[in-house]
Amino acid sequence: MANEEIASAFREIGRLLELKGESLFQVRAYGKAADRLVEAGDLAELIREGKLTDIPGIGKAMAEKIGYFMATGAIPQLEELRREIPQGVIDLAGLSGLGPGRVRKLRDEIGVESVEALEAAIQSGQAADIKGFGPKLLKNLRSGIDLWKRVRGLRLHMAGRREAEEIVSRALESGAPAAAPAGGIARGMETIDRVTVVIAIDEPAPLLNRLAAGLTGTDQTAETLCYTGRSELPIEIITVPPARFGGKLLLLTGSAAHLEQLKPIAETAGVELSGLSPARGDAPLEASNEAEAYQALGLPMIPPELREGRGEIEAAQQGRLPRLLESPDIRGLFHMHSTWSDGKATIEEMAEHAISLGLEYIGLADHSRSAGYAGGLSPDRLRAQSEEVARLNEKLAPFRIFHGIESDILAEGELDYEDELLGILDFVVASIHSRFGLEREAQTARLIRAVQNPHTTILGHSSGRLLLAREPYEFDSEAVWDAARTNDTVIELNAHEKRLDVDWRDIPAVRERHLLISIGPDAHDRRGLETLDMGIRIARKGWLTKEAVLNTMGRDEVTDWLGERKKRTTSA
DNA sequence: GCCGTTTTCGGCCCGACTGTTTTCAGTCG
Repeated sequence: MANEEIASAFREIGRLLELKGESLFQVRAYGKAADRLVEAGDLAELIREGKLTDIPGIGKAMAEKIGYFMATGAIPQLEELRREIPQGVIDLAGLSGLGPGRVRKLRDEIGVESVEALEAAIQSGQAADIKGFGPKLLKNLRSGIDLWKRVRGLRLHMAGRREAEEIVSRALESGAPAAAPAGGIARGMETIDRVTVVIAIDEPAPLLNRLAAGLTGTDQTAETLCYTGRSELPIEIITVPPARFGGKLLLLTGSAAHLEQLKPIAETAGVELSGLSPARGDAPLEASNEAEAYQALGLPMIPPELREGRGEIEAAQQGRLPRLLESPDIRGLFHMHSTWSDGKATIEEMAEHAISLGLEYIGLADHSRSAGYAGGLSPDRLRAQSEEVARLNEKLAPFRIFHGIESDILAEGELDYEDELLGILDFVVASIHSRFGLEREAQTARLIRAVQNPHTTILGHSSGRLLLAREPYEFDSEAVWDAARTNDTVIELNAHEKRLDVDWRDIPAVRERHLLISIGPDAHDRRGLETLDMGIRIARKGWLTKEAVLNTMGRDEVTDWLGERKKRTTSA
């Protein structure tokens, strides 16, 4: 916990120093230190033993800050930087096309210190006077501002989920018989605007008081507690008597469309769905869990991820709800990075962690040579890595590491190594990391060429979207999925928090199991493996069953499958 | 700010793209 907190403080220091214009090497030093801290052991113990500086990237100055934080919970330098650099400036730096250099120009030359001020300065023509701010940049900034306005107040799912889970476990530890997140978190939405937690408890006051202790700006009633969480999301904690827990959760979880469609069905069953709680006549509906609540409406339990009013109610009535993918179905993962490129953990550490999660195999896919910024592997290093993987496979058997690469898709859709070298690998994830701005036709042709390459096993994070920060790139997805299907290329559902992909339910080939999906954690450290959970939620949201997912194959099945593909590649 | 060493400071990861400018600064992955 402390590791995470200090790492995030160091990252923030790095970002703020960059905005101040400090040396990029100093900025990077904080980033590196943060990475190492996440993978480091118990900091309190390291401090006692005076071994903090044994961590690579932690020197005298960093060790001092860590010690100070452990003792007081604060880092003075960070507090100072926060005072110096207003939030508006940090927002500015988040706009696409605005880095530290241009943000400094905006501040120094026309005194712009917020997105709103930038918008006004563009409007008035003032921004166009700055050297280097031409018409195209201004146009890009305008669309960046539009995106910023659209996503204001939204946060990534995981930020809210962590807070929700903490509240749930504190409630359960305090003896509440049940507690669960509701709303967008329960439905597996990629981004959310609030955290809602429902707690079943007869005497809420003591628990609410305990949860409110130490918080500021709380708004508390006899049954509820609201405040702004660490993620800056509004948090709503709502307590109900245990007998009404199911009904309340149902009401607070379904989307507006789902609840609207549910109303007439509830009415037929004699249940009123409006108001604060579902009611039967004058009395609140008795249901201690959601399954009982749906049962009272004459329906089977509908998984929260499906409650979007997109056909799930008819499916439930007709008994055709799919048996959605679940975490225990996942037997292995592809697409992970290691310290050989820009990962934070060694191959062995990643493998050991996967073993501890009960997985049978991982697919190692470090960056390819064109990704110089990420330490992409030269042909020689890729061969050397192959030997390392073989050594580890002997050591860790029967666990298996499949040796792959995340190959950049080059300008015209080519992969990043010669065929001969690709031939020594078990699999290839092909991903776009450059030229996001190509015209739709050119981008489509490029992607089709990549997925049709016989060496390509998986198309990585295919939308190019960065949630809350960047729109996806333009391409004809139908055409690309078709090309992928005919070449047996798997489409990755990237579980990396910031790169969740498209709505898979709309792709018939996936539903008909002609196109496999890979849950790719795109993990750069051990913690990245936990984003697997998010990938599963998004898959469930896309109505995916285990048959449509590559990662539900066992180790031997994957070995055979890759072997078959290899035969086809060499004979082609 | 860290590291390594040539003990006192220089090097630290890069290459392409974009939009601007007219030779390059800034951004991005």
